[in-house]
Amino acid sequence: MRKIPSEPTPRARRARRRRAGNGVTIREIAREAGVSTATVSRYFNNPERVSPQARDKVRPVVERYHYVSHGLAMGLASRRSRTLGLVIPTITNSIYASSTQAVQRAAQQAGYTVLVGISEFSPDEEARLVHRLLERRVDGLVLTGGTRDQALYDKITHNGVPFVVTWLSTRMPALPSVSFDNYKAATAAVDYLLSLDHRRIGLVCGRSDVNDRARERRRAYEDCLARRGIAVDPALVFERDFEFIEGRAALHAMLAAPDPPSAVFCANDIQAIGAMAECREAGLKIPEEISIIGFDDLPIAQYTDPQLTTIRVPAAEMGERAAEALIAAVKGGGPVMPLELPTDLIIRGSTAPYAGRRAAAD
Amino acid sequence: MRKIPSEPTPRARRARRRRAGNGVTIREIAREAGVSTATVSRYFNNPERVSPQARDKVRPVVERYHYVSHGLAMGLASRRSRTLGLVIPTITNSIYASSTQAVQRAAQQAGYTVLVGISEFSPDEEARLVHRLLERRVDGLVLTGGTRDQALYDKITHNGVPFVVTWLSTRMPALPSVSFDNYKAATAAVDYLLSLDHRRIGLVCGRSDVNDRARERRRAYEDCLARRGIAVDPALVFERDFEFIEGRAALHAMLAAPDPPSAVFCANDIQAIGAMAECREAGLKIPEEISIIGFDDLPIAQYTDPQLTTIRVPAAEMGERAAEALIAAVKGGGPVMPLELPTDLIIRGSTAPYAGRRAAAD
DNA sequence: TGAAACAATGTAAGCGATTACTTTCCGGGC
DNA sequence: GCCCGGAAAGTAATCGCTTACATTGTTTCA
Repeated sequence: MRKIPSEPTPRARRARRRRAGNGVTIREIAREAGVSTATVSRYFNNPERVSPQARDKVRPVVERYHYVSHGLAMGLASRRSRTLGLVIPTITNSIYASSTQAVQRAAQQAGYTVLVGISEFSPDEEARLVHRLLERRVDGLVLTGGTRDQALYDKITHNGVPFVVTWLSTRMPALPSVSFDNYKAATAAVDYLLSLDHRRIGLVCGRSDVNDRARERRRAYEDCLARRGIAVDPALVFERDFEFIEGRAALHAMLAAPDPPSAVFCANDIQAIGAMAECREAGLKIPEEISIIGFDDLPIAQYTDPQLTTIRVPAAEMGERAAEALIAAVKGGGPVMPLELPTDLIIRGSTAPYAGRRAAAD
Repeated sequence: MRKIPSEPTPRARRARRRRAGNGVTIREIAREAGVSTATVSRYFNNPERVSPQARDKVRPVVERYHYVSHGLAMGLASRRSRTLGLVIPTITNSIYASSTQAVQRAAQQAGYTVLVGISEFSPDEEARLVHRLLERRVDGLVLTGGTRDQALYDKITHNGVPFVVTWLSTRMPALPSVSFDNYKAATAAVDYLLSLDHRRIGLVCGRSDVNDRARERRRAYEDCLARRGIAVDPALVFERDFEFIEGRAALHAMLAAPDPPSAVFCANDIQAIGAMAECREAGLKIPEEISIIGFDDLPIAQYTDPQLTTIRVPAAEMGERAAEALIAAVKGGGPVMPLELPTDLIIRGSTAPYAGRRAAAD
């Protein structure tokens, strides 16, 4: 709602004062070096396209001014931010810390910086973080776990950002992922206990209603028992948060049952350590009187007494591979291929063959 | 080196084809809504400066197109990236994970995103990361520890970026910091052992030549003993990496000494847990025969048997306060005020009064 | 009643790079 | 001597926003 601007458009406007803008720009470097901005830009991004003479003119100027290029402008003009986004539920759990650190390392090595978002297990917060990372124009996105609305995937795809999902339990729709098979891994744990002749086997697990990894591990437990014709006893199955205290509480309940287990599969090392603490409290010898097996192989699993038998999860490798795959996709434009990494059964001191039924104390 | 462009400068050049540029821009939103780009911009950044009628015109269009604003362009134009940088040596050590997560949480709440760099304790890598973060035009920077060249501080300052140092041992030059006093904290630990009548006290510490926090803790140990007129016995002092195995090795050596200690101050919980493992191995009862005190109060300190007496360090609070202070500085332009947070002595089961000299087994 | 103050909106000049095109310079091949 | 091709360097048009100013319509107040 404005008329044609009065004839002589005030061009004196040009006289805008420079804002505080400290920091030299590529233009000043160019002027000082006696070349064009294009040459300076090439000097940084395609040195081989610049003659040695020109390089010798630019280099000293860049150094003299301690030139720091403007990443936002670069990103805007080149439409590549050289930034990767990572959304993770938490990093205080050291298993996620490992994969996060691995993502970081791989990204840093390839010249990428990582924008990290921590969702604290909240889907809403995760969605908000993804939006923020898309705004920041990350070149690629690493997601954690497979429980989220299709709409979020659509949004990411719609923005043309490649992504890869880590810590994905299998059985999920075909997503670009770098992960391991929770079902297989948990099967290895339970089968190992069965192979030691245990038949009363307890389960301490994460909440399978909100955590797809927990769900897969529980499913594996049930299937293993079923294959041996053993009925699942609800009194031996506990779903709790992945906390020390929860593992302890679960064991407390189990040991009070009429027919307590001779072995327990804990779907997480922290819970397993809680379980061991409770057994010790109850006067049970590990592994002579009860076997405990964990999941994750946290560093701490080696520091317990006895050391914890557990399933090693390829956390660091997963992060590394995810970042690499993503960077390859960013550069090459190709899709990310799903990748499944192996897990290992690490046998240590907390498990032993079934030694017959204890004298019933109860 | 180019002549005056031939008379009719090809203005047909305008016909540049649009690149793949998926993603609607603010201009299209504006056109569609029948307002100017300025109004749309205000709609997002200063809604109160836009009339309700205009808001009602813009909102539906924004939603219909699932508009995601372009953070790089925003940052370039407004010269605020709404991004904070964090450089940390590692996050696999859960004490750093806590402070990192706290920084994240505070930043996210204030609408900032965090660019994380992991230096793996390398000063060179740290310098490289800082450069990268400055390029990305972070609005503020959180650094960890106080061991770095003045030149790096100069570079940050020169780029006009406010910063704050966490995990700074005291006795450092006046830097904007949010930290706690390592010397005081360690003094509390050693004094506590002394108050239990221990006089032969060992020290297991980080490497004081590369880690200023370790240095302060060692200095506190030495001063405490000196105040009581106790000479420091080099046979009881070990500087090792902050690892389980190192704590174990240190205790192995100490216990083999002619006059072994009745108490040990480990400047890190992981080392303390290693120390406990070694004592157990050697058949020593904790705390009856030897007292162990740690430092950090990692979650794991509660899971050991006995539970570990230690010094609680305000890791999370430090991260939170650092981020908040930085954001305040970014907004207000004021300087960051140094802040010192308190530490606590957490008395648990791994320490007890001196019970007289053990029968010399050696 | 008119001037001043204010509120809402529009215009368009950047922000600091990148990069598609152009131009210039040189060396060969015929 | 002339034409062609390739290498090196320059020109200037974006990239998608923000925001200083300008403009216009409304109050408010003396």
